[in-house]
Amino acid sequence: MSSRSDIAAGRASIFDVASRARVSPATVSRALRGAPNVSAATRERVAAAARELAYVASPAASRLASGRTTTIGIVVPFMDRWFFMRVVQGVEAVVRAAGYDLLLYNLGDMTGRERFFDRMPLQRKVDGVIMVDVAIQPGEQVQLQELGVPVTVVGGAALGVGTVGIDDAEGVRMAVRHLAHLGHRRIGMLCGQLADGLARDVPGQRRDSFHRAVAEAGLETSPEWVLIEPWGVAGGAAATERLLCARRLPTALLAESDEIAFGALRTLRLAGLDVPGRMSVMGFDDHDMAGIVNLTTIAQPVLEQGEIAATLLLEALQDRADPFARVTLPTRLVIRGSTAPPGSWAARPDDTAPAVDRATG
Amino acid sequence: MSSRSDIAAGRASIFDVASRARVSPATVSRALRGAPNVSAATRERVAAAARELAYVASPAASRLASGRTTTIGIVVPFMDRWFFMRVVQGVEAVVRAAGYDLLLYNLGDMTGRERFFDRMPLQRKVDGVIMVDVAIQPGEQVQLQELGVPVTVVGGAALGVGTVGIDDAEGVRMAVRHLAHLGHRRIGMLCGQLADGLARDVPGQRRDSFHRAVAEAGLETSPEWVLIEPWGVAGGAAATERLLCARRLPTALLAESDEIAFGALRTLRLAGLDVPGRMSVMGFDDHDMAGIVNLTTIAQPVLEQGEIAATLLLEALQDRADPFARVTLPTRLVIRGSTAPPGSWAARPDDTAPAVDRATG
DNA sequence: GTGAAAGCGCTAACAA
DNA sequence: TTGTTAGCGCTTTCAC
Repeated sequence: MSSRSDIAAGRASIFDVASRARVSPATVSRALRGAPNVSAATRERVAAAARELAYVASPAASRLASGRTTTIGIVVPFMDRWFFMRVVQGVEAVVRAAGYDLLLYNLGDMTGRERFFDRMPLQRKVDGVIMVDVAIQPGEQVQLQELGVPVTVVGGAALGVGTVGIDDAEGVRMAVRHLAHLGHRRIGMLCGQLADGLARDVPGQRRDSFHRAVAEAGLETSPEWVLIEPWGVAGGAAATERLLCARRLPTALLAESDEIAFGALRTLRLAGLDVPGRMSVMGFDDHDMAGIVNLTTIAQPVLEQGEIAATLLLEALQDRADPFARVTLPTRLVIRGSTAPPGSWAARPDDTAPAVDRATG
Repeated sequence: MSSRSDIAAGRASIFDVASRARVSPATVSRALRGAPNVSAATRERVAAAARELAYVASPAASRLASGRTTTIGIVVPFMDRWFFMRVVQGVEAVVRAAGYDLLLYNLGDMTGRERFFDRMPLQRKVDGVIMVDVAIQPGEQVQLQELGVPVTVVGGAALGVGTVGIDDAEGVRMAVRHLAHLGHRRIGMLCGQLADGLARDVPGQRRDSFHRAVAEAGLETSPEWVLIEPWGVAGGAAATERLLCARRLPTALLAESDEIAFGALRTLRLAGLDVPGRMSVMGFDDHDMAGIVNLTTIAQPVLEQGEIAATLLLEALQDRADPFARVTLPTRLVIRGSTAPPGSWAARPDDTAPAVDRATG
């Protein structure tokens, strides 16, 4: 039983509610959690008592007693990239609506990743976990299993877990085909370095698929046209700078991600190379900002991937679903202004380029 | 004591560790948590036993017994805006390094906000909470206090809590002065609507400061030059479209945020109005993408605000700091290519605008 | 449909 | 420095 002040502070215990409703604590527990075997009248009395005392069950106590945490964990490799936070957003909404809490864990870099798999900080803290685009290594998989909770992966394959993602290979193929249909025979690819050590599935997939798609389409290839630089805008810019030193230039560029494409666009503008007249550029993802810079891209449903992953996980927690389900979502070509047939370029004096593009920012 | 299989599954209890190390459970608890009053030898024996059994203390049990959760909660109004996720990133890093977990809560909209303050879902689940740019209403403040844990606010004022933010008024003043120094006499402002009902402090502050700064600088004003549309790129575009119907145009535009400025840039390009020749444009925040579109802006340290908020909160938890501390971080002008003296515009035929800007994306 | 009682696995006084 | 002893506040059999 709690003191008056505890009760006033909203720290009433289940005993307080029980005595107020003239039932046992067990009944309070059942009533409040919507368990069966409680008469409507009792349920109502308990609810009223709980309301009056502003009773909230101690999460720690019920977790200890029940073994359930009503919390799910989400693990992301980065927090400063649009894609991941968007997935988290989708997950958060679904998880929250189901009455679960969300524990966010950011790997950040290789050290962080090791620490994570080493100490498994989510241990006994969550009922399930969602991992976003981390290629789970064999050893890590063992650790994950030892968590003893269902795992769902977004954007990557893994054994013994549910999976949701897109067909990256197909997306890349769509991009290459679009460019080929426009008449491009020489297509370059801008990739983000994997050197952060955070093994992930998606980047490699896109890269490999590119080679296959180009071969399928019977296009020219050259090692000079595949550039690898650190991931992101700066990397895209750097890769494009390197590209511009090639013996022969491609007429189109596919970037592994929209952010990389943004960097490419910037470099091309600084260089005075008209997009898409002199160079077509495509991104991948359909980033929030892709519309702003008018980037043609392959869109994937990002929020939905988070929502589905969360739904899958939640269902697995209630034994209502295949915990190893695999969901593949469609990608789609979004045409904007950065692609056109090769050579659709009208000469124009440099100094008429908009000032906003001339500066060095 | 646990069964052999429990132990094998990493579910050893503190008793298992105790008997293996030939000490009492209490000593195990002390040793593992680094409490004082444990001899080095004992500490080592316990550590070894724990390691061998892969023992991890049950969070639920220690929370119940100690009353501490080693978890902090972060509440954001939106998850699809760069600023908020960047703050979360800063918070996550600091909190994680201190051995705490992070519970993420997204308000999303007015309904979500009400639900949050109504049910206080963080109740008894966290040792402290960080709220990002939510203007806490009087009633809500009471609820927050009933949480019984320290609260730190980022980007907004609140009573009885720690605060970290920037001087929005000063930032806006810097922007207006920069434009005035360039010779602009007519400056417009693009604002995001507050109609989402999620009362927040920052937007209003920037708006009010604009009027004051313009007055201070003795510039022209017109109600036509202050546009309010839904927040974001689309809103910025819409606001600019409305602006272009004004009797007389300003020569410069200050957007409440970079995202709004992005929308403005797009509309201006579609309209064929040269930036900065015909119209200077400034943003606020220094969004990741501001460099890409070459936007002059007022930068604020975003990650740092998260880091500082987390540090403050953590210190408050250890009674090592003023829980009502107020930290104000500096803003700074970042010159890029979207501002110039008014009228620094060279006429040019429409059809030479880069194709990427001509399309409708 | 409801109650009694035995934990869940720790931490924290207090003793030794 | 270490051990003993009570809880922490629920949930969950198992009776009734």
